[in-house]
Amino acid sequence: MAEETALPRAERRRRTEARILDAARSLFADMGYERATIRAVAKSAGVDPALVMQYFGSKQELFQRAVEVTPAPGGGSGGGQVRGPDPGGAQAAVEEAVEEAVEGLLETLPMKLGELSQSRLAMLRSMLTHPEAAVSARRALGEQIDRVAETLPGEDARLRAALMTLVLLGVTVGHQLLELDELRDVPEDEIARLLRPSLRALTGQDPR
Amino acid sequence: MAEETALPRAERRRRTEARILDAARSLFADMGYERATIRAVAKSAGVDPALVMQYFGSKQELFQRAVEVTPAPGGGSGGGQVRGPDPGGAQAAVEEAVEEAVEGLLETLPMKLGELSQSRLAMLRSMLTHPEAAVSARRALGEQIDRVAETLPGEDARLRAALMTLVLLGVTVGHQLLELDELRDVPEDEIARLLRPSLRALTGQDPR
DNA sequence: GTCTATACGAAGATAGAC
DNA sequence: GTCTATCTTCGTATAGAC
Repeated sequence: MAEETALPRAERRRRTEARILDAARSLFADMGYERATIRAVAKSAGVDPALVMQYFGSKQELFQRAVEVTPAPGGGSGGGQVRGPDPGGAQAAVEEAVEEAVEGLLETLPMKLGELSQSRLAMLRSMLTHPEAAVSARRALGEQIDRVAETLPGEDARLRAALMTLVLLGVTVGHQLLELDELRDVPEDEIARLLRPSLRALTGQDPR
Repeated sequence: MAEETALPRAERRRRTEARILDAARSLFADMGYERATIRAVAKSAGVDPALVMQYFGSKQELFQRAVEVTPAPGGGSGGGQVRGPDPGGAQAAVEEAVEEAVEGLLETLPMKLGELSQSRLAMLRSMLTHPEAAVSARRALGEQIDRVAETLPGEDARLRAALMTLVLLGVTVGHQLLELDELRDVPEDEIARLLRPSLRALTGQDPR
């Protein structure tokens, strides 16, 4: 009877919201924006459909909230962003930067398998059919392209960076979303191993 | 008043069907299965929605008909399928076969830009969110993987072939479906030129 | 045979009861 | 504050008029 109830209402609300978001992420990732209904999300989260609307206003806002990337959990990859304009411009330095870019890109592979990046899968799943998801996808891909392009020399750095990013996108789509038999049960590092020379070739460095 | 009317009813029907299929292809390619409604298809084709149902039975069947590939128009690429087991097993022969496979794969790029392959775009657009489209996509990708894998040596031929196919898928998705700025107005052969070494690297041939 | 009218179901969103 | 009940819209499919 003290001021300490079993669960503060704010905390209770927070947890319910989290449950709904988890359910939404899962359903959006599994079947895309259109087929994932508010009703199904609510049922999966064990709440009333109207509550979902109450909390998030609309299906679109729920999607946005479910899809926005959660700030990396553990250490954080660091991924691309290595340096600005390289001081000496020595070929070796460029080589090294490019190498880092490739490795950073390859690291995104296992990340995309991780459970917590289900939000990313949700976005990818809907990017071809839901306009808002397409906007998010273009933004996310654009950022990755920017990071990679910074490390590449030459006129067509952005084009090459885009192709490198799309290589990863294609593999991710085939693996995670289409679930092609050929990639079933293939360990991530095996895929990364095969992809590495291919990505290096796209950098334009290391011609032979 | 002879038996020759302006248009034989069969011919008229054929044309109406073709108009509907064209409209359906276009809408499916633009917005995917879910958002492309029967009503919209009918309006675009200038017919009544019920007529669409009359002709095709259901939306799903309409989709199947619209998506099924039309037998190549002009010469036909020939694409992959080059030979069976190579006679001598000489390294040079393998090299040549691999080269052909890469070129055949790259030729699918411009094909995917062509107007008549809008059916392919329709399938790709919906493959992540519509189960039946996913089935079609897996089948189509599987066939391409088969063709490429035949020309590759080694244990992991199918895996490599799958990755090569997915590279093209990623680029196609980014280019045609997401319409990334970075690939806007980039000529096909420029993309092919940059991709070629990358695909070669995936063959496992020509290590250095 | 071709199209109008409509039935049926489901989904998103809202208002009011508890 | 939470949920029941309802409203509106829309898409698929069907039945009946021309």
